[in-house]
Amino acid sequence: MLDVESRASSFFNAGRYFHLMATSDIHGENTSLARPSSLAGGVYEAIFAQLMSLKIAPGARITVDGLVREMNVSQTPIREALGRLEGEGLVLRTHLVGYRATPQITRNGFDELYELRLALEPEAAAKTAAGMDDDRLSEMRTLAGGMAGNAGADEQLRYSDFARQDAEFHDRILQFAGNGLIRETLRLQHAHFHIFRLMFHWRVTAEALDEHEAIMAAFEQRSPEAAREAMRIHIINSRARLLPAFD
Amino acid sequence: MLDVESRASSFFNAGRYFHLMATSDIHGENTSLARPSSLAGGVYEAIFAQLMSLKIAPGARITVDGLVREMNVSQTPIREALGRLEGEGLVLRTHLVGYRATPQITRNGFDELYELRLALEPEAAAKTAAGMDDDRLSEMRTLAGGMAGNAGADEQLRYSDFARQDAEFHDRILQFAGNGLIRETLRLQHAHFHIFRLMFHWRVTAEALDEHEAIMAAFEQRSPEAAREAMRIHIINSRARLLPAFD
DNA sequence: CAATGCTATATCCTATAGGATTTGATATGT
DNA sequence: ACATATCAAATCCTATAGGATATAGCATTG
Repeated sequence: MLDVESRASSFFNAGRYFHLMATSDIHGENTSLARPSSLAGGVYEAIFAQLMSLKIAPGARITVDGLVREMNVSQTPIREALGRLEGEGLVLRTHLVGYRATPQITRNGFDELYELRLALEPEAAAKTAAGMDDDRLSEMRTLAGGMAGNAGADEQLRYSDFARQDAEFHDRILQFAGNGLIRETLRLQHAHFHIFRLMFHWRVTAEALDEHEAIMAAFEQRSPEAAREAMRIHIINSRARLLPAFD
Repeated sequence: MLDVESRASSFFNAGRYFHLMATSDIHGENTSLARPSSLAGGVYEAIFAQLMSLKIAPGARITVDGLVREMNVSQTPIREALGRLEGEGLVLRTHLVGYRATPQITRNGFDELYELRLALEPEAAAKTAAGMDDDRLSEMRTLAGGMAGNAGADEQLRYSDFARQDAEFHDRILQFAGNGLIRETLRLQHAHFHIFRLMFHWRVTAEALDEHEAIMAAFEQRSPEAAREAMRIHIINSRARLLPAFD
């Protein structure tokens, strides 16, 4: 239960990885590394980043040897990282056939995901509102404010930035709610969701920002009921915004 | 999302594994195997079974070489299985130090787990009641009836049997509720919970059986409201029954 | 007697080689 | 033309060896 912190940080680290990869592609010439062992557990993060950035497409095959040639490490650490990713549900494995990235989310999986969010997040928002104090409030406001900041950038980059900050906004609410298990549960799903959202470049950010403001207003009033309702509406609207993608 | 079925089956397969190990311990002399490669992905199930049966105690260290000597396979498949178990949260890893089983659940983790169950399972029971038909009803009744059957057996064995069937009872309700994601989410937690419950030999089965009967009654009436309330009470009582364990 | 530094063992981590299996293409027969 | 069988390449899977690191025990010193 104590590894929530480390996992969360690894998530956002991976986000930064993605950021780098989106701007300048990595070529195989990272021979300037002092020693191969300095990668440590970084193989996991590297593959994770490739999944997030869609460099490995959903459902695409993942060959061990290919990753060996690409990142200049042997099969053993690759297999270990793929095993962990399998446990987290990000890759699938078939015996004697190989690994492949988890396929694109289906309409059914999408509905299930939002049912889960509706069951957990509004209540978490209520608990966060009940335990709100000035420090937390200012931190939340910083997070909410940062999302509107990066306007002029590249469209794809801007959207991926928004997705990451949106995940952080929701994650912080879950952290303040106090249930690390629920937070971890949803974090794993956000990973899936992150991949999914990157497929689309729509400008859905404006509406989401308004809804975030409604949640912030409830926090400022320390009103659990208002926070619960604002979160509920936010999730329902988010679902409606993304639903046309399945046509 | 389609791997829910395979994962669920692997869980109950592992349960059977445990059953075997509880009756007659495995000694290292399984040399009668045709060829080592016939183990396939069975290394994972073997380690999983050792965790479930508490042959590997919570928090205990897990050495790769030890498992190599014990099950006569090399380090590579061991590492792959441990990586997957790490992803599922059953073992923890520290770089250059080693693996260890996830520690015993804390009081805080226990509370978080039951908060998650309360958020998800009553609503699932209501959905299951709404979609109940005669086939499902008879299947549920078979499950509920089987739990009272094995009376005269060994105390420890009887309890572990109850725990497994209890998990199956709840899992089937979640399956009928129709949300595979929620089902999978709780299944992973049940694994932890299974370990925890095995620590105690109390006769808490009688009360639980009565509460299961209340749930069954609601299913027979096709009453979502009654099912939701019966499940809610069941979980709250279950929590109260286990809470003294933390004294 | 306590604290610190050193050594030896155990363990983790990685790389490489070889056997086993799948897959895709080619050739053949109907 | 279509189906089937055969073959080669790619890939997975496993085993083994060696370097790197941490841990435990012991000796030394203030």
